[in-house]
Amino acid sequence: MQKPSIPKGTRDFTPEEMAKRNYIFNTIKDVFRLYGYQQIETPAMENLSTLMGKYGDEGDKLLFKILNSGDYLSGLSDEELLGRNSTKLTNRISEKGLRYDLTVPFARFVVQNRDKITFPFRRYQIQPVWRADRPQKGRYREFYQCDVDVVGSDSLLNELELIQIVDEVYRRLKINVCLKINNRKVLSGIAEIIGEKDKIVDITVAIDKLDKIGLDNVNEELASKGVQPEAIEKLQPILKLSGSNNEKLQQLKTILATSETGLKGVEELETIFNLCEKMGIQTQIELDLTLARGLNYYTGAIFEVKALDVAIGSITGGGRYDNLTGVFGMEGVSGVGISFGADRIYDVLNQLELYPETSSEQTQVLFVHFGENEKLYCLPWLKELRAKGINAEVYPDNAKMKKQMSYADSKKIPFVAIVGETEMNENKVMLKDMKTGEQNLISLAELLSILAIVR
RNA sequence: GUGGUUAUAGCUCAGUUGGUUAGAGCGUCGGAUUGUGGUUCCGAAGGUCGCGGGUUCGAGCCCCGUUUUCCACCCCA
Repeated sequence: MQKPSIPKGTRDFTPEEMAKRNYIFNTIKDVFRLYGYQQIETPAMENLSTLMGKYGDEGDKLLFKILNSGDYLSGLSDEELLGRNSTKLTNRISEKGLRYDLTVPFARFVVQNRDKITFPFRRYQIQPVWRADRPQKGRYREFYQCDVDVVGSDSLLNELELIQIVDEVYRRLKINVCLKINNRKVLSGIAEIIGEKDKIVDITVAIDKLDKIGLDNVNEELASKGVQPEAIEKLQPILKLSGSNNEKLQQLKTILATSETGLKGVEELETIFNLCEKMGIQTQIELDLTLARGLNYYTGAIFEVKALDVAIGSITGGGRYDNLTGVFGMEGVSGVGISFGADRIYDVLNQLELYPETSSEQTQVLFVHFGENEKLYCLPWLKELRAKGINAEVYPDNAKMKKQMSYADSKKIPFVAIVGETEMNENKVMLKDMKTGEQNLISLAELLSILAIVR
Protein backbone atom coordinates (compact mmCIF):
# COMPACT_ATOMS: atom_id res chain seq x y z
CA MET A 1 0.00 0.00 0.00
CA GLN A 2 1.16 3.47 -0.83
CA LYS A 3 1.75 5.76 2.10
CA PRO A 4 -0.75 8.59 2.20
CA SER A 5 0.60 12.11 2.00
CA ILE A 6 -0.53 15.70 1.59
CA PRO A 7 0.64 18.24 -0.99
CA LYS A 8 3.88 20.01 -0.22
CA GLY A 9 3.56 23.16 1.81
CA THR A 10 0.27 22.05 3.39
CA ARG A 11 -0.26 20.76 6.92
CA ASP A 12 -2.66 18.78 9.07
CA PHE A 13 -3.57 20.23 12.45
CA THR A 14 -4.10 17.98 15.46
CA PRO A 15 -6.62 18.85 18.21
CA GLU A 16 -3.79 20.23 20.34
CA GLU A 17 -2.58 22.39 17.49
CA MET A 18 -6.10 23.56 16.72
CA ALA A 19 -6.59 24.64 20.33
CA LYS A 20 -3.51 26.82 19.96
CA ARG A 21 -4.57 28.16 16.59
CA ASN A 22 -8.03 29.00 17.85
CA TYR A 23 -6.44 30.94 20.67
CA ILE A 24 -4.72 33.09 18.02
CA PHE A 25 -7.80 33.47 15.85
CA ASN A 26 -10.02 34.32 18.81
CA THR A 27 -7.59 36.89 20.17
CA ILE A 28 -7.38 38.60 16.79
CA LYS A 29 -11.14 38.43 16.23
CA ASP A 30 -11.90 39.92 19.63
CA VAL A 31 -9.73 42.94 18.88
CA PHE A 32 -11.16 43.38 15.38
CA ARG A 33 -14.67 43.48 16.81
CA LEU A 34 -13.64 46.04 19.41
CA TYR A 35 -13.01 48.43 16.55
CA GLY A 36 -16.32 47.76 14.86
CA TYR A 37 -15.17 45.46 12.09
CA GLN A 38 -17.61 42.83 10.82
CA GLN A 39 -16.78 39.44 9.36
CA ILE A 40 -17.27 38.32 5.78
CA GLU A 41 -16.18 35.29 3.80
CA THR A 42 -15.51 34.82 0.11
CA PRO A 43 -15.08 31.63 -1.94
CA ALA A 44 -11.81 29.71 -1.94
CA MET A 45 -11.79 30.01 -5.71
CA GLU A 46 -12.21 33.13 -7.80
CA ASN A 47 -12.40 33.64 -11.51
CA LEU A 48 -8.89 33.94 -12.87
CA SER A 49 -9.90 37.23 -14.48
CA THR A 50 -10.37 38.58 -10.95
CA LEU A 51 -6.96 37.44 -9.77
CA MET A 52 -4.65 37.80 -12.76
CA GLY A 53 -2.59 40.93 -13.08
CA LYS A 54 -3.21 42.13 -9.52
CA TYR A 55 0.00 40.87 -7.95
CA GLY A 56 2.55 41.53 -10.68
CA ASP A 57 4.15 39.00 -12.98
CA GLU A 58 5.57 37.06 -10.08
CA GLY A 59 2.13 36.84 -8.47
CA ASP A 60 0.54 35.49 -11.62
CA LYS A 61 3.04 32.65 -11.61
CA LEU A 62 2.25 31.82 -8.00
CA LEU A 63 -1.50 31.48 -8.56
CA PHE A 64 -2.93 27.99 -8.21
CA LYS A 65 -5.11 27.43 -11.25
CA ILE A 66 -8.05 25.07 -11.42
CA LEU A 67 -8.53 22.91 -14.47
CA ASN A 68 -11.89 23.36 -16.17
CA SER A 69 -14.37 20.56 -15.64
CA GLY A 70 -15.32 18.12 -18.33
CA ASP A 71 -13.49 17.73 -21.63
CA TYR A 72 -11.40 20.86 -21.25
CA LEU A 73 -9.50 20.22 -24.49
CA SER A 74 -12.56 20.02 -26.72
CA GLY A 75 -12.60 23.66 -27.82
CA LEU A 76 -8.91 23.71 -28.67
CA SER A 77 -7.37 23.47 -32.12
CA ASP A 78 -4.38 21.23 -32.82
CA GLU A 79 -2.46 24.38 -33.55
CA GLU A 80 -3.05 25.73 -30.06
CA LEU A 81 -2.16 22.42 -28.45
CA LEU A 82 1.04 21.98 -30.46
CA GLY A 83 2.00 25.60 -29.93
CA ARG A 84 3.33 24.61 -26.48
CA ASN A 85 2.62 28.07 -25.16
CA SER A 86 1.83 27.33 -21.52
CA THR A 87 0.55 30.81 -20.73
CA LYS A 88 -1.86 30.89 -23.65
CA LEU A 89 -2.95 27.32 -23.13
CA THR A 90 -3.59 27.94 -19.43
CA ASN A 91 -6.10 30.63 -20.29
CA ARG A 92 -7.96 28.19 -22.48
CA ILE A 93 -8.17 25.26 -20.08
CA SER A 94 -8.48 27.08 -16.75
CA GLU A 95 -10.83 29.88 -15.80
CA LYS A 96 -10.74 29.60 -11.99
CA GLY A 97 -7.97 29.90 -9.41
CA LEU A 98 -7.47 29.68 -5.66
CA ARG A 99 -7.35 33.02 -3.92
CA TYR A 100 -3.87 34.45 -3.43
CA ASP A 101 -4.77 36.92 -0.70
CA LEU A 102 -7.89 38.37 0.87
CA THR A 103 -7.57 41.96 -0.31
CA VAL A 104 -8.32 41.50 -4.00
CA PRO A 105 -11.33 39.21 -3.37
CA PHE A 106 -12.49 41.85 -0.90
CA ALA A 107 -12.27 44.57 -3.53
CA ARG A 108 -14.33 42.35 -5.83
CA PHE A 109 -16.79 41.75 -3.00
CA VAL A 110 -17.22 45.49 -2.40
CA VAL A 111 -17.90 46.21 -6.05
CA GLN A 112 -20.33 43.32 -6.39
CA ASN A 113 -22.20 44.04 -3.15
CA ARG A 114 -22.12 47.83 -3.23
CA ASP A 115 -25.92 47.92 -2.90
CA LYS A 116 -25.79 46.11 0.46
CA ILE A 117 -22.86 48.00 1.93
CA THR A 118 -22.76 51.31 3.74
CA PHE A 119 -19.52 53.22 3.58
CA PRO A 120 -17.11 53.49 5.23
CA PHE A 121 -17.21 49.69 5.25
CA ARG A 122 -15.17 47.95 7.90
CA ARG A 123 -14.76 44.25 7.45
CA TYR A 124 -12.54 41.49 8.73
CA GLN A 125 -11.93 38.17 7.06
CA ILE A 126 -10.10 35.09 8.32
CA GLN A 127 -9.59 32.46 5.66
CA PRO A 128 -6.85 30.44 4.03
CA VAL A 129 -5.05 31.63 0.93
CA TRP A 130 -2.89 29.62 -1.47
CA ARG A 131 0.38 30.38 -3.18
CA ALA A 132 2.31 28.04 -5.45
CA ASP A 133 5.54 29.07 -3.77
CA ARG A 134 8.36 26.76 -2.89
CA PRO A 135 7.89 26.07 0.81
CA GLN A 136 10.59 26.89 3.35
CA LYS A 137 10.95 28.25 6.85
CA GLY A 138 7.77 30.08 7.82
CA ARG A 139 6.45 29.74 4.31
CA TYR A 140 3.56 27.54 3.29
CA ARG A 141 1.47 26.97 0.21
CA GLU A 142 -1.72 27.07 2.22
CA PHE A 143 -1.89 29.54 5.07
CA TYR A 144 -4.37 31.73 6.90
CA GLN A 145 -4.57 35.45 6.68
CA CYS A 146 -6.54 37.58 9.10
CA ASP A 147 -7.42 40.77 7.25
CA VAL A 148 -8.95 43.98 8.53
CA ASP A 149 -9.75 46.63 6.00
CA VAL A 150 -11.82 49.75 5.81
CA VAL A 151 -12.89 51.08 2.44
CA GLY A 152 -14.62 54.31 1.51
CA SER A 153 -12.69 56.56 3.85
CA ASP A 154 -9.59 58.67 3.19
CA SER A 155 -9.08 59.61 6.82
CA LEU A 156 -5.72 58.87 8.38
CA LEU A 157 -7.66 57.99 11.50
CA ASN A 158 -8.05 54.56 9.91
CA GLU A 159 -4.30 54.16 9.71
CA LEU A 160 -4.11 55.08 13.38
CA GLU A 161 -6.76 52.52 14.32
CA LEU A 162 -4.99 49.78 12.41
CA ILE A 163 -1.84 50.58 14.35
CA GLN A 164 -3.85 50.45 17.56
CA ILE A 165 -5.17 47.04 16.52
CA VAL A 166 -1.63 45.78 15.89
CA ASP A 167 -0.59 47.21 19.26
CA GLU A 168 -3.46 45.50 21.08
CA VAL A 169 -3.27 42.11 19.32
CA TYR A 170 0.41 41.66 20.04
CA ARG A 171 0.01 42.96 23.57
CA ARG A 172 -2.61 40.26 24.16
CA LEU A 173 -0.51 37.57 22.48
CA LYS A 174 2.52 38.76 24.48
CA ILE A 175 4.74 38.95 21.41
CA ASN A 176 7.34 41.73 21.23
CA VAL A 177 7.14 43.37 17.85
CA CYS A 178 8.41 46.32 15.88
CA LEU A 179 6.03 48.07 13.52
CA LYS A 180 7.72 49.47 10.45
CA ILE A 181 5.99 52.12 8.49
CA ASN A 182 6.66 53.87 5.22
CA ASN A 183 4.69 55.72 2.58
CA ARG A 184 4.45 54.99 -1.10
CA LYS A 185 4.17 58.69 -1.89
CA VAL A 186 7.55 59.24 -0.26
CA LEU A 187 9.01 56.47 -2.41
CA SER A 188 7.46 58.08 -5.50
CA GLY A 189 8.91 61.43 -4.46
CA ILE A 190 12.35 59.90 -4.14
CA ALA A 191 12.14 58.34 -7.58
CA GLU A 192 10.95 61.69 -8.89
CA ILE A 193 13.73 63.87 -7.47
CA ILE A 194 16.49 61.51 -8.57
CA GLY A 195 15.00 61.64 -12.04
CA GLU A 196 13.96 58.02 -12.43
CA LYS A 197 10.22 58.33 -11.99
CA ASP A 198 9.33 55.38 -14.21
CA LYS A 199 11.77 53.06 -12.46
CA ILE A 200 10.03 53.32 -9.10
CA VAL A 201 9.29 49.58 -8.89
CA ASP A 202 12.89 48.53 -9.58
CA ILE A 203 14.14 51.15 -7.15
CA THR A 204 11.85 50.15 -4.31
CA VAL A 205 12.51 46.44 -4.83
CA ALA A 206 16.24 47.11 -4.70
CA ILE A 207 16.30 49.34 -1.63
CA ASP A 208 13.93 46.94 0.11
CA LYS A 209 16.93 44.60 0.29
CA LEU A 210 19.24 47.12 1.96
CA ASP A 211 19.09 45.29 5.29
CA LYS A 212 19.78 41.94 3.70
CA ILE A 213 22.45 42.52 1.06
CA GLY A 214 24.03 45.85 2.03
CA LEU A 215 24.46 49.20 0.33
CA ASP A 216 27.00 48.14 -2.29
CA ASN A 217 24.89 45.30 -3.58
CA VAL A 218 21.82 47.50 -3.69
CA ASN A 219 23.69 50.03 -5.83
CA GLU A 220 24.87 47.22 -8.06
CA GLU A 221 21.32 45.96 -8.51
CA LEU A 222 20.08 49.47 -9.27
CA ALA A 223 22.74 49.88 -11.96
CA SER A 224 21.85 46.50 -13.47
CA LYS A 225 18.23 47.64 -13.73
CA GLY A 226 19.35 50.60 -15.80
CA VAL A 227 19.15 53.31 -13.16
CA GLN A 228 21.50 56.16 -14.16
CA PRO A 229 24.70 56.63 -12.12
CA GLU A 230 23.75 60.24 -11.28
CA ALA A 231 20.43 59.00 -9.94
CA ILE A 232 22.13 56.36 -7.80
CA GLU A 233 24.46 59.07 -6.53
CA LYS A 234 21.51 61.24 -5.56
CA LEU A 235 19.94 58.29 -3.77
CA GLN A 236 22.83 57.71 -1.39
CA PRO A 237 22.01 60.35 1.24
CA ILE A 238 18.45 59.04 1.34
CA LEU A 239 19.58 55.46 1.93
CA LYS A 240 21.87 56.63 4.69
CA LEU A 241 19.19 58.62 6.51
CA SER A 242 19.30 57.97 10.22
CA GLY A 243 18.10 59.27 13.54
CA SER A 244 14.69 59.32 15.18
CA ASN A 245 11.53 59.16 13.13
CA ASN A 246 11.12 62.91 13.50
CA GLU A 247 14.68 63.64 12.45
CA LYS A 248 14.25 61.48 9.38
CA LEU A 249 11.05 63.30 8.49
CA GLN A 250 12.71 66.72 8.82
CA GLN A 251 15.54 65.65 6.53
CA LEU A 252 13.09 64.21 4.04
CA LYS A 253 11.26 67.53 3.90
CA THR A 254 14.34 69.27 2.55
CA ILE A 255 15.32 66.42 0.27
CA LEU A 256 11.84 66.16 -1.23
CA ALA A 257 11.19 69.92 -1.31
CA THR A 258 10.62 69.91 -5.06
CA SER A 259 8.30 66.91 -5.13
CA GLU A 260 4.66 67.56 -4.38
CA THR A 261 3.78 63.88 -3.89
CA GLY A 262 6.84 63.30 -1.77
CA LEU A 263 5.91 66.12 0.57
CA LYS A 264 2.36 64.84 0.76
CA GLY A 265 3.73 61.48 1.89
CA VAL A 266 5.91 63.10 4.54
CA GLU A 267 2.91 65.03 5.79
CA GLU A 268 0.84 61.84 6.06
CA LEU A 269 3.56 60.11 8.00
CA GLU A 270 3.86 63.08 10.31
CA THR A 271 0.14 63.05 11.02
CA ILE A 272 0.18 59.33 11.78
CA PHE A 273 3.18 59.61 14.10
CA ASN A 274 1.52 62.48 15.96
CA LEU A 275 -1.71 60.54 16.37
CA CYS A 276 0.19 57.49 17.64
CA GLU A 277 1.98 59.57 20.19
CA LYS A 278 -1.28 61.10 21.34
CA MET A 279 -2.87 57.69 21.79
CA GLY A 280 0.10 56.28 23.67
CA ILE A 281 0.91 53.37 21.35
CA GLN A 282 3.24 51.03 23.22
CA THR A 283 4.60 49.17 20.20
CA GLN A 284 7.88 50.41 18.86
CA ILE A 285 7.21 52.23 15.58
CA GLU A 286 9.96 52.90 13.10
CA LEU A 287 9.98 54.89 9.90
CA ASP A 288 11.74 52.60 7.45
CA LEU A 289 12.36 54.03 4.00
CA THR A 290 13.55 50.68 2.72
CA LEU A 291 10.15 49.16 3.38
CA ALA A 292 8.56 48.73 -0.03
CA ARG A 293 6.57 45.49 -0.03
CA GLY A 294 6.08 43.77 -3.30
CA LEU A 295 2.43 44.45 -3.84
CA ASN A 296 1.79 46.87 -6.62
CA TYR A 297 -1.39 48.35 -5.30
CA TYR A 298 -0.27 50.35 -2.28
CA THR A 299 -0.49 54.11 -2.70
CA GLY A 300 -0.08 55.61 0.76
CA ALA A 301 0.95 54.14 4.09
CA ILE A 302 2.80 50.82 4.08
CA PHE A 303 3.00 48.71 7.23
CA GLU A 304 4.98 45.71 8.25
CA VAL A 305 5.32 44.04 11.64
CA LYS A 306 8.29 41.95 12.66
CA ALA A 307 8.66 39.76 15.71
CA LEU A 308 11.62 40.91 17.75
CA ASP A 309 12.50 37.60 19.40
CA VAL A 310 12.17 35.22 16.44
CA ALA A 311 13.67 35.41 12.97
CA ILE A 312 10.76 34.58 10.72
CA GLY A 313 10.13 37.51 8.39
CA SER A 314 7.12 39.72 8.74
CA ILE A 315 4.10 38.49 10.64
CA THR A 316 1.75 41.29 9.63
CA GLY A 317 1.65 43.60 6.65
CA GLY A 318 -0.59 46.03 4.88
CA GLY A 319 -1.14 49.52 3.66
CA ARG A 320 -3.36 51.97 1.87
CA TYR A 321 -4.58 51.30 -1.63
CA ASP A 322 -6.49 54.01 -3.46
CA ASN A 323 -8.81 52.77 -6.11
CA LEU A 324 -8.27 49.01 -5.88
CA THR A 325 -11.95 48.68 -6.74
CA GLY A 326 -11.27 50.72 -9.88
CA VAL A 327 -10.09 47.63 -11.77
CA PHE A 328 -13.52 46.12 -11.10
CA GLY A 329 -15.33 49.19 -12.34
CA MET A 330 -15.93 51.20 -9.19
CA GLU A 331 -13.86 54.37 -9.07
CA GLY A 332 -12.94 56.64 -6.20
CA VAL A 333 -13.00 54.19 -3.31
CA SER A 334 -9.93 54.29 -1.12
CA GLY A 335 -9.11 51.56 1.32
CA VAL A 336 -6.56 50.73 3.95
CA GLY A 337 -5.97 47.45 5.68
CA ILE A 338 -3.58 45.00 7.23
CA SER A 339 -3.22 41.27 7.32
CA PHE A 340 -2.09 39.16 10.24
CA GLY A 341 -0.22 36.02 9.17
CA ALA A 342 -1.75 33.48 11.55
CA ASP A 343 0.62 30.67 10.62
CA ARG A 344 3.73 32.68 11.29
CA ILE A 345 2.26 33.98 14.53
CA TYR A 346 1.64 30.32 15.38
CA ASP A 347 5.30 29.51 14.69
CA VAL A 348 6.43 32.45 16.82
CA LEU A 349 4.19 31.44 19.71
CA ASN A 350 5.44 27.87 19.47
CA GLN A 351 9.06 28.89 19.57
CA LEU A 352 8.55 31.21 22.50
CA GLU A 353 6.07 28.89 24.24
CA LEU A 354 3.68 31.71 24.95
CA TYR A 355 0.43 29.77 25.08
CA PRO A 356 -1.88 30.11 28.04
CA GLU A 357 -1.97 26.94 30.14
CA THR A 358 -5.65 26.22 30.26
CA SER A 359 -7.59 25.57 27.13
CA SER A 360 -11.33 26.08 26.99
CA GLU A 361 -11.53 23.30 24.43
CA GLN A 362 -10.54 20.58 26.86
CA THR A 363 -12.88 18.02 28.42
CA GLN A 364 -13.29 18.81 32.12
CA VAL A 365 -14.61 15.47 33.31
CA LEU A 366 -14.72 11.94 31.95
CA PHE A 367 -17.22 9.37 33.23
CA VAL A 368 -15.74 5.91 33.52
CA HIS A 369 -17.96 2.96 34.26
CA PHE A 370 -18.18 -0.78 34.73
CA GLY A 371 -20.76 -1.71 32.16
CA GLU A 372 -24.01 -1.09 30.40
CA ASN A 373 -26.18 -0.05 33.38
CA GLU A 374 -23.52 2.20 34.81
CA LYS A 375 -23.06 3.84 31.42
CA LEU A 376 -26.76 4.63 31.12
CA TYR A 377 -26.70 6.01 34.67
CA CYS A 378 -24.12 8.59 33.49
CA LEU A 379 -26.26 10.05 30.71
CA PRO A 380 -28.48 12.35 32.82
CA TRP A 381 -25.39 13.56 34.68
CA LEU A 382 -23.76 14.48 31.38
CA LYS A 383 -26.86 16.35 30.31
CA GLU A 384 -26.82 18.43 33.49
CA LEU A 385 -23.11 19.22 33.22
CA ARG A 386 -23.33 20.22 29.58
CA ALA A 387 -26.36 22.40 30.29
CA LYS A 388 -24.12 24.30 32.70
CA GLY A 389 -21.47 24.69 30.00
CA ILE A 390 -19.06 22.13 31.41
CA ASN A 391 -17.25 19.99 28.85
CA ALA A 392 -17.97 16.37 29.74
CA GLU A 393 -17.89 12.97 28.13
CA VAL A 394 -18.47 9.32 28.95
CA TYR A 395 -16.26 6.49 27.75
CA PRO A 396 -18.53 5.02 25.08
CA ASP A 397 -17.46 1.37 25.17
CA ASN A 398 -17.48 -1.17 27.95
CA ALA A 399 -13.79 -1.37 28.65
CA LYS A 400 -11.45 -2.12 31.48
CA MET A 401 -10.82 0.51 34.10
CA LYS A 402 -7.18 0.75 33.06
CA LYS A 403 -8.11 1.50 29.50
CA GLN A 404 -10.64 4.16 30.46
CA MET A 405 -8.24 5.80 32.89
CA SER A 406 -5.43 5.82 30.32
CA TYR A 407 -7.77 7.53 27.92
CA ALA A 408 -8.43 10.28 30.45
CA ASP A 409 -4.73 10.57 31.10
CA SER A 410 -3.70 10.87 27.47
CA LYS A 411 -6.40 13.47 26.85
CA LYS A 412 -5.22 15.34 29.96
CA ILE A 413 -8.72 15.39 31.39
CA PRO A 414 -8.44 16.85 34.91
CA PHE A 415 -11.33 14.95 36.54
CA VAL A 416 -12.68 11.43 36.25
CA ALA A 417 -16.07 10.40 37.63
CA ILE A 418 -16.08 6.68 38.41
CA VAL A 419 -19.43 4.91 38.37
CA GLY A 420 -19.99 1.41 39.74
CA GLU A 421 -22.77 -0.36 41.60
CA THR A 422 -22.01 1.29 44.95
CA GLU A 423 -22.10 4.78 43.42
CA MET A 424 -25.36 4.07 41.62
CA ASN A 425 -26.99 2.80 44.81
CA GLU A 426 -26.15 6.03 46.58
CA ASN A 427 -26.98 8.20 43.57
CA LYS A 428 -23.45 9.55 43.54
CA VAL A 429 -20.15 9.31 41.63
CA MET A 430 -16.59 8.78 42.77
CA LEU A 431 -14.81 11.91 41.59
CA LYS A 432 -11.07 11.57 41.14
CA ASP A 433 -8.74 14.53 40.76
CA MET A 434 -6.21 13.23 38.24
CA LYS A 435 -3.51 15.60 39.36
CA THR A 436 -3.57 14.92 43.10
CA GLY A 437 -5.06 11.42 42.95
CA GLU A 438 -7.59 12.43 45.61
CA GLN A 439 -11.09 11.01 45.27
CA ASN A 440 -14.46 11.57 46.96
CA LEU A 441 -17.96 10.15 46.74
CA ILE A 442 -20.16 13.09 45.76
CA SER A 443 -23.63 14.04 44.55
CA LEU A 444 -24.57 15.79 41.32
CA ALA A 445 -24.96 19.16 43.06
CA GLU A 446 -21.51 18.82 44.58
CA LEU A 447 -20.01 17.82 41.24
CA LEU A 448 -21.53 20.84 39.54
CA SER A 449 -20.19 23.25 42.12
CA ILE A 450 -16.70 21.73 42.10
CA LEU A 451 -16.37 21.89 38.33
CA ALA A 452 -17.86 25.37 38.18
CA ILE A 453 -15.22 26.62 40.63
CA VAL A 454 -12.33 24.94 38.87
CA ARG A 455 -13.39 26.45 35.60
C1' G B 1 11.92 29.10 -11.70
C1' U B 2 17.62 28.55 -9.70
C1' G B 3 21.16 26.25 -6.11
C1' G B 4 22.04 22.90 -2.12
C1' U B 5 20.03 19.05 1.20
C1' U B 6 17.12 14.84 2.92
C1' A B 7 14.42 10.08 2.54
C1' U B 8 15.22 3.17 6.91
C1' A B 9 8.84 0.73 11.69
C1' G B 10 3.13 5.13 13.39
C1' C B 11 7.19 9.04 15.34
C1' U B 12 12.62 10.32 16.26
C1' C B 13 16.77 8.15 14.50
C1' A B 14 21.22 4.05 14.34
C1' G B 15 22.94 0.80 10.50
C1' U B 16 30.94 -0.13 10.00
C1' U B 17 35.17 -1.07 3.55
C1' G B 18 29.23 -3.39 -0.26
C1' G B 19 28.45 -9.42 2.88
C1' U B 20 23.81 -14.19 5.80
C1' U B 21 17.68 -13.28 8.76
C1' A B 22 17.06 -4.95 9.29
C1' G B 23 18.24 -2.26 14.85
C1' A B 24 17.07 1.08 19.16
C1' G B 25 14.09 4.54 21.85
C1' C B 26 9.24 6.44 21.99
C1' G B 27 4.27 5.22 20.73
C1' U B 28 0.47 1.16 19.93
C1' C B 29 -1.56 -3.56 21.65
C1' G B 30 -1.58 -7.62 25.43
C1' G B 31 -0.11 -9.24 30.37
C1' A B 32 1.84 -8.55 35.69
C1' U B 33 -3.06 -5.72 38.12
C1' U B 34 -11.30 -8.46 36.58
C1' G B 35 -12.72 -0.86 41.02
C1' U B 36 -8.12 3.18 39.28
C1' G B 37 -4.24 6.66 34.86
C1' G B 38 0.53 9.07 34.92
C1' U B 39 5.98 5.18 37.52
C1' U B 40 7.97 -0.04 36.99
C1' C B 41 8.49 -5.09 34.85
C1' C B 42 7.36 -8.90 30.93
C1' G B 43 5.68 -9.93 26.00
C1' A B 44 3.75 -8.99 20.96
C1' A B 45 2.55 -6.70 16.49
C1' G B 46 4.66 -3.41 13.16
C1' G B 47 9.69 -2.63 7.15
C1' U B 48 8.68 -3.34 -0.87
C1' C B 49 15.09 0.67 3.42
C1' G B 50 10.70 6.96 -1.16
C1' C B 51 10.06 5.07 -6.40
C1' G B 52 12.33 3.31 -11.14
C1' G B 53 16.62 1.72 -13.54
C1' G B 54 21.96 0.39 -13.41
C1' U B 55 26.89 -1.66 -11.44
C1' U B 56 28.03 -6.28 -8.61
C1' C B 57 28.42 -13.18 -7.06
C1' G B 58 25.86 -9.93 -3.51
C1' A B 59 23.10 -3.04 -2.65
C1' G B 60 19.75 0.15 3.01
C1' C B 61 25.04 1.55 1.57
C1' C B 62 27.91 2.82 -5.04
C1' C B 63 25.99 5.27 -10.02
C1' C B 64 21.83 7.59 -13.06
C1' G B 65 16.86 9.34 -13.23
C1' U B 66 12.51 10.74 -10.59
C1' U B 67 9.58 12.16 -6.47
C1' U B 68 9.79 14.02 -1.53
C1' U B 69 11.77 16.84 2.92
C1' C B 70 14.27 20.89 4.66
C1' C B 71 17.36 25.36 3.65
C1' A B 72 18.78 29.59 0.63
C1' C B 73 17.74 32.86 -3.78
C1' C B 74 13.54 35.33 -6.49
C1' C B 75 9.25 36.86 -4.17
C1' C B 76 6.33 36.99 0.09
C1' A B 77 2.33 36.33 5.53
